[in-house]
Amino acid sequence: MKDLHVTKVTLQEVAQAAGVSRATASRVLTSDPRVSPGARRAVERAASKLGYVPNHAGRALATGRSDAVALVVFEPTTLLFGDPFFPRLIRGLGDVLTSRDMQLVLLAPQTASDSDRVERYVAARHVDGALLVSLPSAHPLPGRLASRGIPLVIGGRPTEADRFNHVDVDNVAGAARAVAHLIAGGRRTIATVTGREDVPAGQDRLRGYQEGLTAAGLPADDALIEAGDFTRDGGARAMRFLLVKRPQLDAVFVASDLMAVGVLEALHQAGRRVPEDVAVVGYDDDPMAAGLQPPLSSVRQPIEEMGREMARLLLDAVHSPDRPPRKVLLTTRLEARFSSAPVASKPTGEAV
Amino acid sequence: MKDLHVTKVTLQEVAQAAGVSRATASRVLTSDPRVSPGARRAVERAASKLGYVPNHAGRALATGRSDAVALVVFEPTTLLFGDPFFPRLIRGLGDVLTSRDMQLVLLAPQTASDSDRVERYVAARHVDGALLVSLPSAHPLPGRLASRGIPLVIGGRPTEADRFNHVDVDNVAGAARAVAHLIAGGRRTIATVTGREDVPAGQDRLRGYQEGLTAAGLPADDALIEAGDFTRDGGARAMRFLLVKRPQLDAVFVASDLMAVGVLEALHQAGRRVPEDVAVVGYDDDPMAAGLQPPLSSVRQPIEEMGREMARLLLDAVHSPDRPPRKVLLTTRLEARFSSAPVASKPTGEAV
DNA sequence: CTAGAGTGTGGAACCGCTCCCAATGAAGGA
DNA sequence: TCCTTCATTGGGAGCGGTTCCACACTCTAG
Repeated sequence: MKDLHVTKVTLQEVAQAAGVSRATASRVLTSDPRVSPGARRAVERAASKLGYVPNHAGRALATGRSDAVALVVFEPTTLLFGDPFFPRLIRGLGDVLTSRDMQLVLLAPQTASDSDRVERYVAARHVDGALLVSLPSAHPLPGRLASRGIPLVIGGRPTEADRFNHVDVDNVAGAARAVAHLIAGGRRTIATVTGREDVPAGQDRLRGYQEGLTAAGLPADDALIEAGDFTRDGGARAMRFLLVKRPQLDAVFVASDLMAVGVLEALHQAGRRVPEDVAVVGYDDDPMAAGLQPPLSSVRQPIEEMGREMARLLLDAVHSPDRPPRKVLLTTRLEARFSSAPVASKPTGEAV
Repeated sequence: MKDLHVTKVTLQEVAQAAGVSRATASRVLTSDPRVSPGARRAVERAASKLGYVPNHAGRALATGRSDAVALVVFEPTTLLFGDPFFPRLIRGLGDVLTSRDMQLVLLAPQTASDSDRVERYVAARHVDGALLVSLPSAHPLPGRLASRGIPLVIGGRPTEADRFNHVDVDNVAGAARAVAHLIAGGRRTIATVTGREDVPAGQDRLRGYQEGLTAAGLPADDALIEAGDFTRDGGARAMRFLLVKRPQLDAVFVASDLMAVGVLEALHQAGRRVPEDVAVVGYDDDPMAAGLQPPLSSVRQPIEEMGREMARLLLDAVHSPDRPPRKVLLTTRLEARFSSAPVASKPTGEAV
């Protein structure tokens, strides 16, 4: 119960208590092998007895490193929380970072001045490097930080893709795979509800949709493409438009599960059955997807893996600052559920 | 596009470029008034031309402060995100902290070893103080940190309430108010679904429920009290028990909105109409509450205000470390919706 | 028995910044 | 005109670590 050390303990005091020099004490605490077993034991004992914790600022100043990295999320806080993407990403990051005893500092700039603050924070070497996610396209921050020589990894596809380290999910392949799945299930008139056009992931998923059709020799039809905005209502609205433009459609690929909820609602209201009349595949494999009515097929992204890969890339960049930028592309997996069951059992008029 | 300063700029270089000493340059950058206008301008110009940003470690070492505080959240990451409590809290904290140019570092220890890591992190003076929320009761961390002289503010009611600064919501009054509202609506047999017993907030809400009954002269009845566990399913289960034990109940006060969802389901399955047969009031005023069927009455907590107050308290503690612990109690507001409409318009057998 | 090769160790020089303190010069007062 | 007072300024001592370097030993190998 002795909380004697209300005053900070310094290395000097530990060294003194252990009867060695500051240098030797430091060696023990940084796991330098060049210390005799006796001295080592003495220092360790003294340190634990005094409750010594190395002062961060002192160490950082001496080593030039801070053992922390920033996760910069460009997204309204409300969206940040509530989106299952982030806990998964953070778990992945944590897997790698905690094993190296590095701290993760979460920064969520909301305004332009916040963004400046982030730049100053990172430039001040508060952290050894930065992870940037959901970066608005053409945002100046990566360039600014890079010009200060700060190690950087971007999650998603940056505007100037080869200037920066980045980890992306293969959205093109994921979307193409979803379309192939629909085609395999006997669908022929496949529409899509896209994401916002300014979001790279949305662009890629649209491209994947188109490639999927082309690969199967199906015609492209612009009237089968309708823009959503990654919201539920946007999805519903887009679906209603599609039903007006192409009533005969028999499948929809939706660029996010949240929009897919709206799509399902719109289909239900229009009296179309899912999957009997229209098959639906979403994207993200949101936890709620499996619980929807009907359970929603969805493209699952390896978010944890993305986090791990981002952390690895960043640590590499911190240790070898001159390495050229690298790019990692991760593959998706299709979770097929009832919403995209094959037309099956009603093959050309077979009697029941 | 000269990114000349890939190498860090130091104060020394700024001073040199401005033709003054390091001391004077430092004064300019710390807004010390004792600098001539000329020197000030020269330094400012040099600093911005060189893209100077003060090195954090250097400054922290010299001042003994880091201009950052930690928010320590003891909750599984998955719960952290997804719970609307946190974005609201963080917004409140941000209001106060950014105005003082302080950074918020989010730490979410999941395991005991994480918790140790947090202790080391904070003890290393990485941050000037710590904000602790959803702290398990009797957790050793606050005591440990306090004994190291680290400024602390706890959100919620800590086990040893007067040892620590804390900001709490008046859960007792909030719950009592909800019960009073039910009574005013003509209800007489009021049950409650409580939270987990080891959570102070849950205990307080139960106490408020009891006080509410007592204040109105209604009898206490233990069979009207059933423990939930803050989950939806737990709420449903508790409600089913209550219906068995006291079929004649005409109102339920539920200690969280999430549990209230389960309660509504259970009531629906049992064929009880809400609010005609049973009135329901929840707690937290979750954003979804207004969207439920029927819209759920709920006790709204001033979370943003709690964040602001916590930040203020912590900043005070950082600046005056010897001030005795303070306690702030915030009041709730009842959002009355249809789920607790008065029995009204069916007075004793009036014909339809 | 001695030169040479390791080991451990301590002294001291930083790392980048703040701030105390003494020094300077100009301005004001006697 | 000389002494104070006041506003600026620079020198230099830390802040708490890490790490280079030289030194003192001990232990082979020649």
